[in-house]
Formats: sequence, C-alpha cells, structure tokens
Amino acid sequence: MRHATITDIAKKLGISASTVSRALSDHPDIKEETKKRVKKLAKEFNYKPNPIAQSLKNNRTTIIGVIVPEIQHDFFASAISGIEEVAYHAGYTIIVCQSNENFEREVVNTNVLIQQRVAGIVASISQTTKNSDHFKSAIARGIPLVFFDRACEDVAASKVIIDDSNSAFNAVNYLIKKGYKKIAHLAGPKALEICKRRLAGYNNALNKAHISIDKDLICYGGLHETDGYNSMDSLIKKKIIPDAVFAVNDPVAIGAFQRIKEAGLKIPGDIGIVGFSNNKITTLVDPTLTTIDQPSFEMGKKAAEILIELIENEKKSAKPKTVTLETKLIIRGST
Amino acid sequence: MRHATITDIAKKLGISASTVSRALSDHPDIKEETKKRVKKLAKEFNYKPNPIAQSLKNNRTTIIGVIVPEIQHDFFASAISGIEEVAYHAGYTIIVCQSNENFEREVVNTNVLIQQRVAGIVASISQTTKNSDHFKSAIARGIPLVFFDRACEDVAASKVIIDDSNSAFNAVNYLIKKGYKKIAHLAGPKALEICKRRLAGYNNALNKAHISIDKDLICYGGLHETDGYNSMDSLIKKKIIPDAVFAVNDPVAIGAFQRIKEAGLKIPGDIGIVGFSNNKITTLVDPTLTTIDQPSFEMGKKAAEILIELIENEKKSAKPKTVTLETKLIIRGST
DNA sequence: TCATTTCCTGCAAACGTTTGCGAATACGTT
DNA sequence: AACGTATTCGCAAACGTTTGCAGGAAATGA
Repeated sequence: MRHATITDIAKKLGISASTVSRALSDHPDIKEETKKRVKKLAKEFNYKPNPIAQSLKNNRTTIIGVIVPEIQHDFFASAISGIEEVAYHAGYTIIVCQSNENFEREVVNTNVLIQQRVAGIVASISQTTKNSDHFKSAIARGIPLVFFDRACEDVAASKVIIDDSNSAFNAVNYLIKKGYKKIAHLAGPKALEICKRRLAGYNNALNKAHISIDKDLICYGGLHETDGYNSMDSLIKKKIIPDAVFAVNDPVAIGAFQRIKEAGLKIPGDIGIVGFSNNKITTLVDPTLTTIDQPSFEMGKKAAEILIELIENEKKSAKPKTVTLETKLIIRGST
Repeated sequence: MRHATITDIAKKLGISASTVSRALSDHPDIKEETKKRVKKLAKEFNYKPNPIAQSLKNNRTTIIGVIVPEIQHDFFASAISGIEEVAYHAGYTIIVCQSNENFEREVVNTNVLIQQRVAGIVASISQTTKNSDHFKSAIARGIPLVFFDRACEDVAASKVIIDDSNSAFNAVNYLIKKGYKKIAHLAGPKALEICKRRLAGYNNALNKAHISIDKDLICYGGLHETDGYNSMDSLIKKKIIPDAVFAVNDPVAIGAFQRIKEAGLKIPGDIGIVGFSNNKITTLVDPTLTTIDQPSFEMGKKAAEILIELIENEKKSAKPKTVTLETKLIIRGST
C-alpha cells in the first residue's frame, strides 16, 4: 500500500498541490469551501504529511536524540522513559543511543544524530568523556542540547541535575547524627563531576562534625555492583572495618552490602549503609537500603521539556538554564 | 555551520552534482582521476550524505523502530540494549517507543513509525493488544517486522522467543523432584500468550507427576512486584499456604517473596520460590532467587539481526522464521 | 572520410513538501 | 468605461540526492 500524497489529493480535486498544502494548514488565502473539500478528501485518503519531505525543507526532523551511558542501568532506563513520555505527547519520537561509557562511541553517536538532523539532543555523558567538541559542534549546527545528571561543564547548554554535594552531605550528616563515626565512602570514577561532588559532600559533612578525613576510608571504583563488592572486599582485606558506608550509588551500595553479608557482619548492626539514587532494588533487599531519592523519571521529563521549549521557541537567545531537582534522604533498614 | 552538500563539491570542482554522486559511490562510468578529486574534496569538506534526502528518494530511512511495553522493565531495557548494539554496528539508529501496556498507544506508536518510514520494526506487544491490524498495516507497507518475547500469533512475522511452556515445565518439575508438593502458580494476565504457556508448563509438570491441579493455587495478576505481593497476600489471607511458588516472572516472584517474609515464613524452609527471567535483582535478594534464565540481551540482538537481514535482503519472499532461544534453570537459594 | 564504439559527463526528473510571487476573477468605486 | 482592491489560486523554485537517458569527445575500424 502506498502513502497518499498531497498531489494525489490535488489531482483528484483538480487543484494544485500548493492549494492543498495551504488548505491543510488553514492558510487565510484559501476559501472555506476549498478547505472543506480538501480536508474531507485528506481524511478519506488517510493522508498524513510525509515527515521526510518536511524535514528536507526545514533541514530538521521531529526526532529527539538521546545519548546515555547504558540503557540497562536503572537510572537511565527510567530517565529515558520520562523523556519518551514527554516527547510522545509533544509529537516527537526519540532515537536512543548508548555510549557504553566509551568516549569515542559517544562522539560517533553525537555525529550520527547531527547527521540525522535531530531536532535536539538530550545527553548524559560517559565516564571517559575527554572533551566536548562533539557537543559544541551540535550546538554550532543549531541543534539545542540539554544535559541531565552528568553534564559537560564547559558547554553552554541547559542541564537538569541534582545537588550532588548537598545530597551527599545530608546523607553523611545523617549517619553522623545517628552515631556512626568511622564512615567509609565508596566513591565513583574520579573523572565524573557528579562523583567528585558527592565526595565533596562527604568531606564537608565530616569536616562540619570535626571528624578528620581518613584517606584509607575512601575507595575509588566504578559504578556497578562488582565495584562496590571489590571496594568493600579490599577494605575488609586491609582489616579496615568502617561502621558505616556511604556509596556513590545504589548498585555500588548493593555490592558492598553483599560483601558485608558474606563477611558475616550485620547490617545495620555492625555496618550501616547508605546508597544513592533510590533504585527499585533498594526496597527489595533485606534489610532495605537507606538511600537518596534521585527523581530519575522526572529528570528525564524535565530535560525533555526544556529541550522541546528550546526547539520550538525560536528565540535561541535564551540563556542556558540549570534546573536542580530536589532529592530526599529515604531512611530504611540499612542504617 | 552548514552541512556540506554534493552541490558544494560540484561547484568547487566545476562539475555536475550527478558526477559527484556517482564518483562517491564508485560508479564505473566515472574516470579514476575525477573520483580521486571528488573524494579528496569530500573529505576536506567533511561531506556526509544527507540521510533525509536519501530517505526521500528511497522512501525509507535507516532507522529501526522499537516498540516495548515499558522501557524501565529490566527485561525490556536489556533487550533494547541488545537491539541498539546490533543496530549501531550495522549503521542503523533506533527509535524507541513504549506502549505502557496500552493497546491504543501501541497502535499510535506503530502508525508513527510507519509514517516516519522506519526501515523495520521490532516489537513486543502489550498486555491489552486486542488485534493486530496496525502490525499488518506495517507489513502491507513493506516494512519488515520482528517480534520478540511477546508476539501476535496471527501476524506473518518472524519472532524471537523462548519455549515458555517447556521452561516452566522444567522449573516446576524441578520443584517436584525437590520434594515440594503444594506448588502455587502466580500467573500473569490471561491475555498474554507467554503467560498462558507458562501456566501450561506448570500444569504439564503437575500432570506428569500425577499431582492434581488445584485452582485455588493459581492466582492471576499482573507482572509487577505489587501483583506478586497481592497474590501472595490473598493466598495467605485465605489460609492457603503452599510449600512452593512458581511465579510468572521475577518481579512477581520478588513481590511474593516480600509478602512471605512479612508473614514470618522462611524461604526456602517454609516456602520455596522460583521466578522467571533471571533479572539482575534475583542475585541481590536474600536468599538469592532460583529462576529461569531468559537471555534478554541476546533476544534483542537476535531480533535486530533478523530484522536487518530482512531489510537488506530484498528477497522479501523469505518465510517468517521463529527462533527459539535456550533458557536455563538457575538454582539458587530460594529453593 | 565517415560510421561506430567507448568513455566520460551533464541534463533533467523524481521523491513530497512549502512558499514567494504573480495572476486571474469578481466586485465596488470614480 | 476605467481603475483599484480584495479574494483566491497556481507556477515554480527550493531542500539534497539518485538515476535514466542523451550527448560530446576521443578512439577505433572500414
């Protein structure tokens, strides 16, 4: 079956394609009666404008490009879902790319999206992103860009983030108030700003409580379960047993969680644990995991909303804005 | 910055656009020297063909449409990741849509994808899908379609599935061999074929062991944690305490898991549990969950591979094929 | 010398849409 | 009768690419 075109309608009605085009878009030049006839036939033919032809004229599609490190990661899957939700209702579709935490692939993904003439890009950068030329080139081509969670600091783009430092501060502060004294931090990759900020929050809380910072209690690693497991493992092997652990995110917390249980230590009796993100998993482990609620779905939604606003409001002059969404410490069984 | 076009190259070289086009595609009509000059300048200009213009000619993009019930669901996120992986290496991008288990939205999504002239569609249907006209219309438009996991039985399309019935049979059979006698089944929505088949496998295993089927031990519900929780709750309230539970999937198993723990019953001492899918969560709960490994990532990959084969091999005559991937019973602490 | 072949390239149309400009018609005004 | 002014519509170009066909030039053969 073929798609009906504007020309099909024009021929059938004995008028020109341009008249049909104008009639369909309610151009004032066109007589009411003609509009009626055109619209009626368009409905009959189930006519839908060919978005490709439109894109060729505008040099722009109605597709939003999304770049994330990993689709499978709970946080990103949820954010993508939020982006899709907003895009769907605004008449956009989303192309989803994953960088697999790989800089080169992120660059390729961005270039492909530019080539595809996406209307805009929502991105969260990889751990290994060395520079932001690819993002700058998107902006130079007039493609609006919005970061969420993990942003490039040197790109003039809007971002939807949380206050990592303050959230971390609150979590650690809570641990201190709760009586924990020897608090370890399972930190993420040093390259990621969000991890640096969470670490800073940890330091700030200790400082405020006049607890000296012990380098041995800070373990750098990745962002997955295994990383948390390994970090905890090395602590245990070094006989450094903290009385609480603040993890850079939930998977890392869960990994540590498992290693702690394996060691026969009780949670929260021997060691308390706090994660970060409020992934679904945190309510399913035993004991349930104290964590910081990071509104992933809402972050995706908000990022998409800002992007669409940028796409549709031609006043590109709009200065990049930074939206900081609220986090909340969720106290559960692990502390 | 503007994108370089074929005409830019042609003008600069004082030749025609058609010659440039042919030179770039190594057409034998074009003299070697001309090709060299064209390619050199193309590289200088960083020329990349405009996919939109190409699509307008071919009436087809290099985008693969993906429709899933929910992006956030671990199984689907993982499958999408597999699809993206294959698509990326084959030079395709993926548009991801979620139906939210809603039939009407699935129809809209499909129509949007058809409108966008995607090169093909990979889909897993919603729980509420009443008919398959939308999928048939995609096929009628020459858009190849591949289902994974949840397929429409009455559509002549390839599918990538698992042997649900047999997998369920193995799980329940294992429970029986292990000595469990009063085995409940937390079934999924009756509308979903995969759920019917898992139920059938459950029945078959009981029959084979000459255990009579007790309707009271079969609870129908949804596919989320809360559904499992509620099903288990109603069993407990009705004082029907099975000695094992076979759940239609992992989230449901986890929901039941929680309710069982709340009731003060021991897993696996009082009640054994088996899930289905081998979601990541199953290794993180305590005790770890016995489940059936369903290769979600591979299912996505395979579906994408079949689809791309269909797209690129013009012999549309190829009969739809059904690929059944292997599952494996993973025995863990919950049984 | 002329016809034929080979090699290389350009013209123009096509994909479906949008839009500036001009034109035709009808009507009212001097 | 001559002119001005709405009103309504069509022509053609443009977006960037691909491709059938034709045509020019050079080379070959008769």
